[in-house]
Amino acid sequence: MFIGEFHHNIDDKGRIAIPSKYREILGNNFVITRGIEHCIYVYPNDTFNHIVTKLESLPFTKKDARAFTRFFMSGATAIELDKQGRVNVPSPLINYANLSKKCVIVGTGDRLEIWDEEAFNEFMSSCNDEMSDIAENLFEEKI
Amino acid sequence: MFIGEFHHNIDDKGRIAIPSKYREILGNNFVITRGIEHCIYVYPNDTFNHIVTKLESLPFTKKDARAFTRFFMSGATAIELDKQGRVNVPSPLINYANLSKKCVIVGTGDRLEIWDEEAFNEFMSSCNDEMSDIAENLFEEKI
DNA sequence: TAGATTGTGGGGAAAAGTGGGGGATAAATA
DNA sequence: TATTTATCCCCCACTTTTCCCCACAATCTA
Repeated sequence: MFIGEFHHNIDDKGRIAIPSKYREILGNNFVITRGIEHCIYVYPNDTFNHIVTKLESLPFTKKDARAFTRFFMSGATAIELDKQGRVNVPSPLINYANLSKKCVIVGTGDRLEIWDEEAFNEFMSSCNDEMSDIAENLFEEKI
Repeated sequence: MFIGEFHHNIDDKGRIAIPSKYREILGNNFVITRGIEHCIYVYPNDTFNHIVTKLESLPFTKKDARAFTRFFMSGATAIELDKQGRVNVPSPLINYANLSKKCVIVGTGDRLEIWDEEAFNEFMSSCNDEMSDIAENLFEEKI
């Protein structure tokens, strides 16, 4: 399970180090892709394949299915870590997530997310106030 | 499985290089045809044949079936890669997809899509904002 | 404080993409 | 039918990008 928050830099060549703690779980081969709030999702292969299977069950004749599949699959890249434990992030993803230098890597249970530091701070502070409302509607019964 | 996004140029002769990563999957012979959002679909032969079988099961007495089959089949061209790994795109398809120079080739699971770069950017940015909503309604249960 | 682990940066070889020239084949016209 | 014109491919060469390796810096640990 992925938990925690790490601050790393992405260099000029688009490389960013995966925290060693996460490498133990991910291994050397995994998948990264576009995430919904302009961040990058990092999935172990199994988890990614599971989502792909679900997406492939949707017909390409449906507009929303095409859009989301395109969004999710076109952003995807099979990663093999280099010997220093870094990911080479493809430039479309760097642009999408607006990564410049300072990045945040956070664990969210079944995946990691890579954020531009500034964007992450903004997102967090923007929903800190709403968190009470957000939580309100998550479950109907006691969890 | 086709994933990822590549930016290549189509030259004056209508040739565009297929990313080497995809060539491994496609081989030298495959099919391209009109895609739904004014892009070009690229299918391995097997996948294309499968879709054709599905289309042939639709009755030609239905107007929509006739229209879609005509759209899909009339655009189709059997491709043989040249020795540099490039496709010669027929001019009707170049016109249909509005290809000028900069193109984007994206993997969307079972096929590739070739887009004019500008058109692709517009499409993506137009649905970036909605992606959250689109994702919201794709599945009812946990996937 | 010494050693190991983790993160950062850069240089160089190999691969991939791009563009243009030329020859063969097919089509068009007189 | 002969000549011209156009089209299609193949080949070569250049440029750009990617990947792999090495080296250093910073941090943590014993």
